Amino acid sequence: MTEAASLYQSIYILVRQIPAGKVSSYGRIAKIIGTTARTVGFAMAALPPGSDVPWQRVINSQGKVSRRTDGEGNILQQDLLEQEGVKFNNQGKLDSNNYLYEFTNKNE
DNA sequence: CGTTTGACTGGCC
DNA sequence: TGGCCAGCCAAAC
Repeated sequence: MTEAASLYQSIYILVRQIPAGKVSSYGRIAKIIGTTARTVGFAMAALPPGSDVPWQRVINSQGKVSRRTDGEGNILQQDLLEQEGVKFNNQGKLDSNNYLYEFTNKNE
């Protein structure tokens, strides 16, 4: 395993810590790991389908679902979040900032 | 090894 | 409020 892969693993581990009904932003995760939001987005893009990583709970700082190069995956993402209890308003943004999940370092 | 691109972000107008 | 630009890092060419 290369060091870059380890970085990706760190991202995936954090994303897995997000409970259902909660979401987080790329920048937030990136800051914790020590990288940038672009890298987090890249890690999500490199995420294989069927993985145990709830990538749908990761959105941008605008509180909206990011648009993917793939196509309509963004619509599926919003749908999955709504099934978990995350509500969106007419603008496609989070209905409330209460959905944001704060990563608490219990094992410091 | 230099360039381009991308599921981002913040500042500026 | 919203569009545009620059900065950031990693992968693909």
